[in-house]
Parts: sequence; structure tokens; C-alpha cells
Amino acid sequence: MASSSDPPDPDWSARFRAPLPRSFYDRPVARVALELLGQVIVRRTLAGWRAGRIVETEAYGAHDPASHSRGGPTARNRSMFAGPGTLYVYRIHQVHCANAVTRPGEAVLLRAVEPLAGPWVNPSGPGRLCRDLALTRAQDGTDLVQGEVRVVASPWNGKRVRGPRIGIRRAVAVPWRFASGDSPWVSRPRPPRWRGPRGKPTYLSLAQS
DNA sequence: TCATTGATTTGCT
DNA sequence: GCAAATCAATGAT
Repeated sequence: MASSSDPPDPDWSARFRAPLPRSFYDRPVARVALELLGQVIVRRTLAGWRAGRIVETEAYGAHDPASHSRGGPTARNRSMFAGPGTLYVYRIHQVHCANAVTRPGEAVLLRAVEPLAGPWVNPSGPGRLCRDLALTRAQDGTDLVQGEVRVVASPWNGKRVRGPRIGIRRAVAVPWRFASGDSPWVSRPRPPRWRGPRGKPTYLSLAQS
């Protein structure tokens, strides 16, 4: 039943009420990162709805040297241990970045979406995505299944590519960046075909999953 | 309390 | 391609 505060768009309202189940997130983080490609993130605000298709993600593991969770729970990363389907938002430099938490200490960074509905400026890049979705630390710890930001299923037959993650200093060889093979909204040049490790193995045994 | 760091973005060369 | 902006979280002192 609709209340007077519900935004008028019946389509996004209906989708918003049928989010991906929590079990979707309770799987190995790289698989969730891969399968989030093509799904739709829906944001409800007092002003209305925004929806966009996820076209670029990165996976961060529990014992991943590049992950914020590498040293265990802290004031900043506690959402990474709050259970599958939690939204983890942190601030770096002058921007915010949003993640979908999977298993304890693991999360998927949302790097880019393709606008579908509502007002957008340019959500190509993790900081720009959070700006356009109005995500800050106020949304950190909210629930992607029942909260104000949700991910809903959407049919998508795009091609998927993978490559090394961007902007990190540790575990640079791990090929856990996933992107649409043809979306113009991918934030950086598409990963070339993965050529395998160049230097000494670091996190690779886990990264092969 | 102090110094360092960084899952970015932007602008300039 | 490279460096600056700019600040909160973190770790060392």
C-alpha cells in the first residue's frame, strides 16, 4: 500500500520492493562482484528515484592485502563485518566510495553505473557514483536488501571482462576488477585480456577463484 | 599529539 | 603522463 510520501514512479517503486535476496551476497566475493555486473542499483530519496545499471566492480577479500579489512575491524570498516548485503561507504581524499559487503571482511567496490532513470551527472568512477547517488557516511551500514539503497535484479546479456584492480598499491596483480565489455560508462580503459602474474605471487592463490 | 597514507579526481604539461 | 588538492582514519611516538 502506497503512502503519501512514496514517490510517484510505480516502476521503480515496484522494483525497489523486490531487491536481490541476502543469499546473493553470501557467496565468494569475486563471484558476487562478477554477478553484480548488469544488476540495477536503486536509490530512494525524498526527491524521488534514481536507478542505474552496474557496469564496473572490484572485489576485496578478507585476507586481501589491498582490503580495508586486512587489519580486522576498526571504526572505519566495521560495516565490512556487519553481514552480507550491508552497504559500506568510506571516504578517501575528498570523495566517498560505496561497497556491497559479502561475507565477513569482504566487499565489492562499485566503480561505475550506467544511468537508467532519475537525475545523474556522471556516475563513471567510484567517487562520482557516490556523488550522484548522494551516498556518504550517513548511508554506511545501511541494508542493501531493506534500506534506502537497494540492488534489484535486471535482465542483462552484456559481455564481461576482468583485469587488475585500479588505484591500489598492494596486491596489484590480483585480477579482481570486473567490467562490462561494451558500456561507455566504465571508468577507465577496459582491462585487456588477463596475461597472468608478472612478478612474484602474492594473493594469487585466492584470486584464482 | 603528530606524521603518514590513500579502493580519487581534476587540471596542467 | 604527472602532480596537486585536501582530510579523515590509522599507526607511531
